[in-house]
Amino acid sequence: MKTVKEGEVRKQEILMVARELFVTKGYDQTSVNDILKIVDIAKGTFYYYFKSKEEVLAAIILDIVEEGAKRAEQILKDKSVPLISRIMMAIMAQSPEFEGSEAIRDEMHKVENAKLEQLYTKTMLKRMTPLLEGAVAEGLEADFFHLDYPRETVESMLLLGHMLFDCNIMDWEIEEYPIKIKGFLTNMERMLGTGEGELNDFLQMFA
Amino acid sequence: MKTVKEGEVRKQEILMVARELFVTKGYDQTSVNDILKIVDIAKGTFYYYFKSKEEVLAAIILDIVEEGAKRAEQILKDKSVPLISRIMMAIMAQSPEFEGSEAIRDEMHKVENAKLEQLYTKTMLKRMTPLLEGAVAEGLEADFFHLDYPRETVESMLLLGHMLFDCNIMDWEIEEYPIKIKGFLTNMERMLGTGEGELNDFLQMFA
DNA sequence: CCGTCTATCGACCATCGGTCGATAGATATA
DNA sequence: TATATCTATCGACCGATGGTCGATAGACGG
Repeated sequence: MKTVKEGEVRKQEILMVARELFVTKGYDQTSVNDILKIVDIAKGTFYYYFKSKEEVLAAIILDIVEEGAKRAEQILKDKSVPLISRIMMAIMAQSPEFEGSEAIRDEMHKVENAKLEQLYTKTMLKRMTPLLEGAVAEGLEADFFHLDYPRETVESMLLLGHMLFDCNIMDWEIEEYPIKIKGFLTNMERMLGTGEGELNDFLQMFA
Repeated sequence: MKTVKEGEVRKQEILMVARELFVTKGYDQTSVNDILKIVDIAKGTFYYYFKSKEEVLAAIILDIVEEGAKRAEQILKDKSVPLISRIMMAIMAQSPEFEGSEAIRDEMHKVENAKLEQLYTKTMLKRMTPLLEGAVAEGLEADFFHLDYPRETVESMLLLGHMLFDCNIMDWEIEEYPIKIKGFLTNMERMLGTGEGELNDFLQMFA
């Protein structure tokens, strides 16, 4: 009748199931009852671990952002890759679609998931800006980059990288993506004030 | 007992009240009953005109976007202003805060209003991209601008103009805004490939 | 005066997020 | 072993919400 588990285990179960549901059905469209049914617990148990449905959402977002940040850190510290390529890869690694990882977030960007999306953007920017700021500073010192507003530029790059490719705001055809990516990279180069074409080899990956 | 009005009038009443409420309290936090109470109609009447609460939202967004587009058209056709300034003004005119207009949308960007926000962004981009594409083409012909991806650049400029200043995603202090705007304008100049500093006089407005 | 059509009404519904007191079972106490 | 304590679990219950529907009031043409 009563299945008792250690607290942390239950909590993770709930988070796992909720993430899957939020991401496939949308946050609004997922009821707490949906979660309960799959985890197979009673309502009281859910609210024993989380004080609201929204708190679960926030926890999930934090996980997702942290995973992206970890990927970025990994990428940025590999000094064998040209700096500007590392920066671009770090930005794009926030959208695991491009990484070949299971496309967990494919569904995250539907209009009905706006809450998820917006909370994600805000959290991701907070976490990622310092990382990229460091990388840009490195490029400035080495005289690779020439720009006056490093932080603002980093914010813009992150925002664009996310919105342009991570979001159903742009309903592009598949065949449009190469040119969209080219355009994006070109503009990033210009913002950073590096020589045009620096990213050409990096670009091959998407041609 | 029964107050009968012509269909279109009722519809506009509902839209007006709903807009005010969505924008001040948030979409999720505004119940259909809240609207009914103010318009002073029964539930059936509301659902006689709109098939869902969300349909009302979509209609309102469309209005807001159209108003912004009208302002942009007005601005863009004033040939007495330098082209690049017109473009920037058109972008910023999408955020009426900067226009001195009553800040209807100040509240639009809270996290709880994500749905409103996202739908707006998508609709606005669809409507505004062609307008700005025309302006950029004009600058290309006149050899003012130098860029290879006009459409993609326009999309990026609109997205940034909206997200950076129109959105609570960035929780900046008031005193940070001048530098944020400077950074934004600088990057826009670079994307368009115009001479650096072209926007300096335009910039005075925000210093 | 009658029939028709349209706009309006409000009772009703399923579902939702969230609360709470009861309690089963594990653990500590004696 | 018996008892007290604590923690994780249960599910009935709540008010509010978005949405439905059959009834009907009133305008209008004949």
